Amino acid sequence: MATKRRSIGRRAQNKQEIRRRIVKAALSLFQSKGFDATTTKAIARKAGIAEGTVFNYFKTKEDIALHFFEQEVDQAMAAVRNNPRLRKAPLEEKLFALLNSQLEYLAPYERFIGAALIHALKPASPLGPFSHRAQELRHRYLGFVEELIEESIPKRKQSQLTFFAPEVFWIYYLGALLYWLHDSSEGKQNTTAFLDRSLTIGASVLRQARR
Amino acid sequence: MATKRRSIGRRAQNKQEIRRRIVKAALSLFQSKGFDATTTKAIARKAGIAEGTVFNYFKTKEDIALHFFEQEVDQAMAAVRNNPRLRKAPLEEKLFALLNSQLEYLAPYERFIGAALIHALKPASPLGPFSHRAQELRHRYLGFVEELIEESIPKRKQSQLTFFAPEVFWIYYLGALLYWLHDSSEGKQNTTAFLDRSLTIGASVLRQARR
DNA sequence: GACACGTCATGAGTATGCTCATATATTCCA
DNA sequence: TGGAATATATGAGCATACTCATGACGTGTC
Repeated sequence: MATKRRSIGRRAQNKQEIRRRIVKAALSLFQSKGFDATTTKAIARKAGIAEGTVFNYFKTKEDIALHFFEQEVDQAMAAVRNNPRLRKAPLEEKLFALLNSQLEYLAPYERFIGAALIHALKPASPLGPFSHRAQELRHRYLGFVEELIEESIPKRKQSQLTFFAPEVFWIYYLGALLYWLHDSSEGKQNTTAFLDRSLTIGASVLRQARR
Repeated sequence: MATKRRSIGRRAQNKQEIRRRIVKAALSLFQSKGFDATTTKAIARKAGIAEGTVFNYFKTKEDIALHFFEQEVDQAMAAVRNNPRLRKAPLEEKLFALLNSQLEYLAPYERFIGAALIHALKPASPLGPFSHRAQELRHRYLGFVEELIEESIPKRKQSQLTFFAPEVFWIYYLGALLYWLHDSSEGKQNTTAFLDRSLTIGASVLRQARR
């Protein structure tokens, strides 16, 4: 009986545990060796499982990285939503807070982001096998940005421009990441300045374009 | 003597010829099968050489694709320079012509661009081995864009904003490519409309920001 | 408790980008 | 012209992301 009770859900428990161990091992290796230099064999070894098992949980090595970015995006959206000071702030401040939150989260992993990010987050091409999950993440992110824009600029005041805005912002986000990755100024202050300046301009264009 | 004369420069001749054959074979395969599905073995076979030889000419498979983009960028810059009608046109028209020229060149190879482009052109990360050549291409391209901006907006009238402009344009270019790749409208007219609209705004921001 | 069923870990195997020691072709020089 | 020196082609071999047939193990039923 006791044995039976203990064994209930053992499989599910184990699955969760293994998944957790893979992610933990992978992130640690990505951070210390970079993405490319981390082999799936090493991930498996560090997680204490067979190499094949990794692929029972993640379709590809990049998929593990994608899981990381899902957490990153979720965390950033929550940070903006849960900050009451931002509730009535202008659009550019909200977006600035969003991006800042993302970059802070990414900072400790800078080393592997350059290699993995763009591959993992780019809009799906018919060639790539990772399209669905990445597309979904992108969709969720863009939906959030759209909400933020609508909060600041009521629908009836929007121009045709606002239709494009989330797409443009997605590209801008990629650009900001690239900028950040190559920013060697102290504390990445150049990036901060760049974000500040460009978001101000962007938001003002959106506002002025209303008709 | 005759033999000797014939053999002079034979090596150099052969080198050029083989290089040409590799590029030709690779492009044809990229176009028909896509980038990922094209193996280096197949490229070598189609070019009539051993697999190892490919790597005597190009450091990596992606490097072959990069060569293609070099041609693409060179061709587009020349197209803008050699068009007398553009000599005195406003900035946005020059940039529009530049991008249009690039997209036209890329059109027949759309299938493999999604897979290869971003990898090949992104700014170097310390991890990537392709940094130097890609960086150089990017540099040349940005220098050209800077020239175009200076032609339209004299140095003394520029704001701090114009300092960022080429970097921003580079990101914008990547974005435009992504947009184009996923544009299923007839004749890619959505992309054309997008370029037109966004460049107009961009140029006007640059002009207004002068101080 | 034992048996049947389904799920999941396993690791040898596969495909492929790339390397490297060797063979071959070309050039140079006497 | 012949032979040394150099450049280049070659393909077997390596590393590694990913697959798949197999067996071990958890789960539900009697």
